[in-house]
Amino acid sequence: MTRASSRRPGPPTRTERGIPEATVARLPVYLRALTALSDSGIATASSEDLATAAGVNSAKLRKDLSYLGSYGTRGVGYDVEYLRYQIAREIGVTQDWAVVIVGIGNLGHALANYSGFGTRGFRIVALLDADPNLVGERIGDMEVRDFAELEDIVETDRVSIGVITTPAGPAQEVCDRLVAAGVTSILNFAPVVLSVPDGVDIRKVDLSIELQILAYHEQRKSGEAALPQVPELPAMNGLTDLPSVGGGVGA
Amino acid sequence: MTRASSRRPGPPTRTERGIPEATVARLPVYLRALTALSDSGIATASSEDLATAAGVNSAKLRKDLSYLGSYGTRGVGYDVEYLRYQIAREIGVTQDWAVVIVGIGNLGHALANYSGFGTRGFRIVALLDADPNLVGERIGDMEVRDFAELEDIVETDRVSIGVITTPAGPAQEVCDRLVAAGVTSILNFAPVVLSVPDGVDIRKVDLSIELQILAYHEQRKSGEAALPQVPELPAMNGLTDLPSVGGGVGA
DNA sequence: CCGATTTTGTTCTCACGTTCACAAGCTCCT
DNA sequence: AGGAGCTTGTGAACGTGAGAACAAAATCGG
Repeated sequence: MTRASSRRPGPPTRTERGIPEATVARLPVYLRALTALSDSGIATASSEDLATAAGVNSAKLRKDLSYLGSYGTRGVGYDVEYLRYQIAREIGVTQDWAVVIVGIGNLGHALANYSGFGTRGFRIVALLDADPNLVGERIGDMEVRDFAELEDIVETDRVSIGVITTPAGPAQEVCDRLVAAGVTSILNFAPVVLSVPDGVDIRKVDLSIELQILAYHEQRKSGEAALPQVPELPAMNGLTDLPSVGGGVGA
Repeated sequence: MTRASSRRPGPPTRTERGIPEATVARLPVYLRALTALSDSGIATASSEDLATAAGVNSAKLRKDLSYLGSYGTRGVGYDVEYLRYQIAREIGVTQDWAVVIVGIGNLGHALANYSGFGTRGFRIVALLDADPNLVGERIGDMEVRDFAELEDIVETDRVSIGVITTPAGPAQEVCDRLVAAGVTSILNFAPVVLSVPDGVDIRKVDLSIELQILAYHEQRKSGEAALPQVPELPAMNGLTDLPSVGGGVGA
């Protein structure tokens, strides 16, 4: 990074057709909004319309779309079907991706039943669990299979996406197995930080983190100046004579 | 914003004790890492140790913690229990927040059973659904109650957080009812953009969006230069004579 | 008591993301 | 045909976030 001095400020130096990560994260939202408009029989929409439907600001939406190309018509707007197809293609959901779900507890169950599995583009090819009691159980039109079959399934069905819905304990091990089997994208619901080699993408969904973020803002609303006024345990000099604060976070 | 000229660049002008949003989102991760260390009987940890456990870079971790105060000891590190308490207090999970879950389908079921409900700090006080067939069903030690009881429950139990696990259709209506009843933080699992008045915080968890983001990156990995080479339907002049692209995204 | 060593807290710089504002371009009406 | 009126696409300004680097503070050994 010592060549920084010779760089113009310019746009973020997008490599070839690299789309900024923040934009990628919004494309699915636009896709859904377009589908909804399409279902309502609307054929054309302005950036303002779309932005409202997607819950963002119209300038941002236009800039996001501009990374894909010039798919709008000035003075008119965007053709809903056409733009929908272009975004779907850019994301890659015009083809179907094979997905395995590992860990068929409550959450795995729920995801397995998730009809349509979102906006299509994904196909669950296997539900896996290591618990012999669960293997063989039918969920919808699928049957839970033994986790030991993972490697076969990944190879046979060209699985590239794995969903981890195990408890925290076995999650890293499951993750390693998935990666070794050839899965290169992982969606993790287990409350742990998973480590994966370069080249493997990982995303995390964590209920309790989301709740805690809400709690933080909630506290500031109700509290305002009524916070417990810095119970900082003032006598914090050495580390050895610490009062036993802990253990009782929930007490 | 015309007074911008008189401002030094400086740090983000944090108002009083305002913590940057990006930092707030990481605090729960640190909290979990600290709890894990504590459970392992580790009493002191350096920023490097903590950063590894939390999956972030140590400089970032130190900066994040510095927004809370100076809770470390130079040359030594952080006392695990002490720091854990401070973060828990800052987030607001030293007290318990009452939560209602609306929509007891597969996902609502799964969340209701989610033992411990994450890292504690939250208490599910009601499971609600509008479907009379579900009302009365027992889940764990709770019983599904009628959505009509919402207002009573919110008032009685001082509920400030609502979780929406309904289908997309009724989600906005449920959201409005929650807000009207006095709920000021919402965690939305329904695949729609909900609109809420100012002062209400909303966070969204969306499985299919996460999968689509993974698909985008997956496509660039496997595809590289092998992309279907811009099927841009070149004859895109007028909007009226568009070929019927759509309908068949998944076909 | 003093210097060596360790590790925090903070400053500085660069990269990224968002928003404003406007020229370019399209359609429609006269 | 030509001008009025919209709406896109984008350049520029601003704000936020990340990471490198270092000074300040604490411990430890002699």
